Amino acid sequence: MAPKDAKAVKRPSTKVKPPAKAPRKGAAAVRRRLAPEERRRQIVAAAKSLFLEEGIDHVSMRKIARKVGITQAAIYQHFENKEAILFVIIEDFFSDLLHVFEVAVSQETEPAARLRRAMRTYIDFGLSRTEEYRLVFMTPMSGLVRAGVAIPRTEEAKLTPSKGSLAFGMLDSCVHQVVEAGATRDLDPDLVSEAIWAAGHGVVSLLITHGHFPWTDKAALIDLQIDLLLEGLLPAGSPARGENRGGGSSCPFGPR
Amino acid sequence: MAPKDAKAVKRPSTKVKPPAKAPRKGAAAVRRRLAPEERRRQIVAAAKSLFLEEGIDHVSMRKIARKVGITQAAIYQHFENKEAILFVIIEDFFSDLLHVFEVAVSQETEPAARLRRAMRTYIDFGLSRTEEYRLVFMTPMSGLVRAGVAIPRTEEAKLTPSKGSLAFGMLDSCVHQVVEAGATRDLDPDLVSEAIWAAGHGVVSLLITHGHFPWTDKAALIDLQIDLLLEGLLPAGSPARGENRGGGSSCPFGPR
DNA sequence: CAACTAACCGAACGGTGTTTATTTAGGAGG
DNA sequence: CCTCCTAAATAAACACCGTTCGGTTAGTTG
Repeated sequence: MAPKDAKAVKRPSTKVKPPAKAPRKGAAAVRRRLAPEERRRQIVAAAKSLFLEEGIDHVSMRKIARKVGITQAAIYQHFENKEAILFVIIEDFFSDLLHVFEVAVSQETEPAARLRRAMRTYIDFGLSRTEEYRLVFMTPMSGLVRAGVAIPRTEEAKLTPSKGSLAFGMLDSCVHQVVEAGATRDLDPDLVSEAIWAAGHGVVSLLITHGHFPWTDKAALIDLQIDLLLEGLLPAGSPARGENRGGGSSCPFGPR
Repeated sequence: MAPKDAKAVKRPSTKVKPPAKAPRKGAAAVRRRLAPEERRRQIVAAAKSLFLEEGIDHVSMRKIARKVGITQAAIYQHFENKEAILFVIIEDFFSDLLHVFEVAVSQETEPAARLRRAMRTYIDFGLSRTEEYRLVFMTPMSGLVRAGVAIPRTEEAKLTPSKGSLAFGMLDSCVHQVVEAGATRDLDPDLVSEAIWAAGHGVVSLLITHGHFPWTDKAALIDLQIDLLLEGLLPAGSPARGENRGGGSSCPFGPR
């Protein structure tokens, strides 16, 4: 059918590669070398700022290089590829998430309230850093996630836990406390953690990708989502039913 | 000769432009013209099959064209751009979702069971068509969604509802039936619809992007998620509590 | 001060979506 | 039958993208 044509064409674009003895042409371009760690820092910083200036889709190696003041190729001296840069950004994201989690959880003593606070914190954090959230949780990246960023519960992770593992672990322990306190039906805590994560992620990701959907009331939706989940955990005639409501989002939706 | 073309803007591209008298080079390539609607059909079909063969990221205009047996540029005779092709795929996706919804809902009479069935149907459907799901619900596309695919509740949508609107409307009406039957706490049905959608979406999208996360039990997670949400709707001492459980997924996870 | 390491650059490769001017298939009208 | 004309299809280019490679050179070290 299709000619297919293979690659026989050999791109007749002149070249022929003369010795290219090109000496220093201009006097202006003074090439400044930097310590590798400093360059790495610059590159990551440039990538991050491009991230929230132009969004995840418009971060290119060329733009990063231009922002830093070097050529694209120079980046590869410091990072194996683009994913390696994003990897650092993801690690920082998880690091911040972990910190925010720790602060939030430390402010509540009662297990149920603590879990509620954790869930709200996750949602607010995600909505305040939408571009990074998209990168971390809404983009399937082969090597990245598997590389240890967000794989808790495995033996490997228990030995050298990543920030992602620790962050998930915090949610996990909040749920365990609630379940073990006997305040819920008889449920598998691990499964509950995953369900709560999924529910929170659902709200965050839908609000991010479908921000123009005619939502009835975004803040109320978040409140209700948290509420439904936690109510669903309680046993039939629980006296806690209906308590601990409210506590609206302290985050008026971050950027955008 | 004598083409009416009076403008001859001549893009400032160095010209050079030899007459390019290129005659039929090979004997094989017979240029066949097709009726526009037939070509459109071919292009969409090719795009769809590439979608599930190679995934959303590897569908390019060149690959589509090659599969159809034409050049890239020819596609632009029939579609304004790549998004326009994806648009058709999205419409078909919603059309199928709507149909599946209708069948599912028609098989249940009791409102709560009907809602449970709808939620499970959504999740199973999403997991059976992951690449399209990613395109429709996990990719922010400027013009696309706003173009009327999934914007229910607006006046415009009520006049000429899209398949997406109708699909969401089915979930909406399921929720309304349950709430109006007095089987739940006093909640805004629209808000509940959105929360249930978000929860279902959370499970589907996390399972899609993080399929390698060490999930405790994917099927059990889906069951629990549905369960928590519906339990959370019920009033405090509801006699329905704990009923209507189970009814595990009939879908053993579609492709991949 | 020479030698060496590695940060850096220029140029290219193969890929993407899209646009342009040109060619030509195939139906309609004389 | 034979023109004419519309529009489907083409080839070639444009401006991007991530990545690679060989040569250049800055800055340290022996």
